[in-house]
Amino acid sequence: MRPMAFSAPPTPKGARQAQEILDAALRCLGRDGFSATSLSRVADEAGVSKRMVLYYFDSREALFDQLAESIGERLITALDDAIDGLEDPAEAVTAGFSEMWTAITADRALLVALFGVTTEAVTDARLDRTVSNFKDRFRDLLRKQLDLARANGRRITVDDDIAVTAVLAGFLGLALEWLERGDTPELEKTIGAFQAMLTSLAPPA
Amino acid sequence: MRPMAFSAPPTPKGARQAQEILDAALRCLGRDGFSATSLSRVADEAGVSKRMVLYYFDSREALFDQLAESIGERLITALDDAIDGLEDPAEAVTAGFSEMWTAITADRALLVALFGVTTEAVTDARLDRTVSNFKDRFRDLLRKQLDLARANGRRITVDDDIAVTAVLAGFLGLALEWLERGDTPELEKTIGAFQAMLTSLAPPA
Amino acid sequence: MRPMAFSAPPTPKGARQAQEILDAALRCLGRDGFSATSLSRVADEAGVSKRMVLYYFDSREALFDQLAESIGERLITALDDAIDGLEDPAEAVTAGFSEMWTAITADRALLVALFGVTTEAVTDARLDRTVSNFKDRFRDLLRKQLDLARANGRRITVDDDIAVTAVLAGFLGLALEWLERGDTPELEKTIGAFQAMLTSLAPPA
Amino acid sequence: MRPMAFSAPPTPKGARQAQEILDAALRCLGRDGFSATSLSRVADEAGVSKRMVLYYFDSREALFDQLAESIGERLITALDDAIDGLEDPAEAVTAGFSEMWTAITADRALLVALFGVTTEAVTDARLDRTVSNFKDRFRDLLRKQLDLARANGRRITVDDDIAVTAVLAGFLGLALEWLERGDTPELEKTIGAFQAMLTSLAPPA
DNA sequence: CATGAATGAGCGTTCATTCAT
DNA sequence: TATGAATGAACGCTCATTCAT
Repeated sequence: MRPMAFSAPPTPKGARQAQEILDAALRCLGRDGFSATSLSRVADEAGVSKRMVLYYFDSREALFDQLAESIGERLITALDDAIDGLEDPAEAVTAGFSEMWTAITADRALLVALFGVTTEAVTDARLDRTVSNFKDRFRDLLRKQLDLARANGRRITVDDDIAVTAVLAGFLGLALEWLERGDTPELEKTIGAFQAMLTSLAPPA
Repeated sequence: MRPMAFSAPPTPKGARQAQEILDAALRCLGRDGFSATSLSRVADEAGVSKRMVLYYFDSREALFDQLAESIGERLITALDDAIDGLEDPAEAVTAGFSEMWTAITADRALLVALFGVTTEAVTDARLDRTVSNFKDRFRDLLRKQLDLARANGRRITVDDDIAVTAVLAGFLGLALEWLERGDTPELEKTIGAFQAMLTSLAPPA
Repeated sequence: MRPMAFSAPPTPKGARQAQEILDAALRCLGRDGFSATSLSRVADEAGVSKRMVLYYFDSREALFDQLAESIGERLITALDDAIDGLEDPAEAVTAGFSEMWTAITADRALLVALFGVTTEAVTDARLDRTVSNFKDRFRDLLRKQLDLARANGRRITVDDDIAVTAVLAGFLGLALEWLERGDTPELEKTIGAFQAMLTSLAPPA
Repeated sequence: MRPMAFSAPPTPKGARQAQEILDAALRCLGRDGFSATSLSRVADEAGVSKRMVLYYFDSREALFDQLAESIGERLITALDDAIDGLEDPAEAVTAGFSEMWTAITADRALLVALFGVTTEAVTDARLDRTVSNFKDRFRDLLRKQLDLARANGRRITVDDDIAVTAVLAGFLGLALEWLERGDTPELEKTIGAFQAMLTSLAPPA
């Protein structure tokens, strides 16, 4: 009797509406923050009744879980696209980071929402699973990048685990900085340095 | 008419009680997460009536603001102590990071609370000021470390802004990883690498 | 387009299912009371989907209306049988009441449902018509009993209207008592007295 | 933390408001019937927010329970007054019934509400206790009337239990008739006969 | 200094019903 | 004939906050 939420939209109309609600939730999260994003607000933003939000997503928690998944999907896709778009695979490491950074900072609301959900995930098992899944996919993506670089004659001078963890942590930390302070010169310079460091870890053979 | 919250406790008893409430709030935040930490729960944890929480701290927001300040204070103090405790100032960079990491991961609840508040701060002006203030102090502390290293004959090969931003972002990113996955081997290795990189940026003259 | 509910069941299967739903509703009403008897509960009890209940009976109100009619039918039939079964018509008054009481208290759920519907009928025009109709038939039945008694040489010493109204009110009042307190000695004695009084009102010529 | 509902009004204002809500509920019950009397409707009728209804009365059920108690109180008081007002105690039986009937039919809403609650009580333990309590007090009152009649030289020719049960059942049955059909001639005549019968059961010595 | 009363906002559930196929 | 999807209404619970003392 439940509409299976987002994963299996029962009817075109339902799917459209569920998607609209997710979009609205993302806008709210980006604009108002996690705790200020109430069901009513999302409903108003989406132009549906509050009841409908709970019809498509069983609870506030479930809505955010779906949203986290959706955000993760979008980010991973954006990152994938950014990497795939690289003409010269040899640049994978050099250009990769910059493209990924651009992809990640393209939508502020997305990031705010991601961090809201991430923080909440620390004490919420359900969100944690979703966020973990996203991060795992991120790690996989990074690992593939490393393999690609190697295939292109690069020699990775550090352990893959370290590289992956460092890049992920670096991304998160820098993104958090970006969220709070915006595009400051320091941040820009630091990103450049980070990128340079990464490149130095994967020199051409 | 208002008791000025924590900054100016009217009586010893009041001050004690206010502190107890702050402690309780920290425990709740660490255990239950930001949004699940309601005034009632804090009150129960502190063993006072819900109304009392609002008596000492004018609102939920104010409570968390106070808490953020208190957390920041503790962390900064811990970091300061960690650094001051270094016997050989020449090790400031090498050992500094490791001490600071230990200080930061000493109390998980503190970190959970810090991130909860940080995330919320993205869309909350008041919290933002407090969190910004904490980060500024963190940056100052890092800057002093750099100066200290220079005074001890080290040559810092990167721009101070970059170093400070990178270390802060690195700390945040790694801490977020630690919160979610705990003391994994990857994380440990990455921390080691991070530390090594920092050291390489500040070689002895 | 509508299946005319119970009165004109389209197919044997439909008729059977509609009857099952009515039976289930009666059980629910007897067990859970009027306001706790929801369509879902009836559906569960009948082993059909909630939607089906509304398919056979256009609304909750219509279902209860049908049920009231069905209950009325059953009770009237039971009363008729009870009276018809009297061997000596001269006992019509004496034994009649006792037989009718037995018929009425044979199925508690039936009575609970009847009173539920009756009370609701006070403010519901549709149910009121159905309940009124039932009471009218009850009154007719009582009137016939009086005629029968007269035909058997009894002399009715009170106005028929009074007799009918009194017996009906007596039945209702006693039934309400029975529902709430069960077969208490007081109730039994009172029924005996009521019966004796009725007999005294219709002495043999 | 709960306001103890009606039994112990915390403040004058609260008591007034709680009373207003009870009055509103009575009006709704009398006008719309039991199942159509929602919290919102009561709140609107009382001119308070729905939340307030649940603040003073913990639930819809509790509200009706309180209301039942209040109705019982009023009716018992009205009956008491009716009896106390009798100048010649010797008339207790004769005039008593008529006065009580007048008292009971003075407020239709009261009766509708009483029956709504009574019917619901059949399957609701909480309401049942309240309704039972009311009926017990009614029985006590009737018993006292019998004693009074005896004290005034009447000789009661039937068992007290029977008299009490019969009068109660008679009242209920006739009241139900009155609710459904109003002041019909039959009803009036029947009441007269009922009264006459009662008087015959308690002849002067 | 401390507290209980009062109240608006939010969440999530069940219910009855209509829509669309 | 039968059914799932969609939806407004009601209920009742928690939360944060203000009022009044």
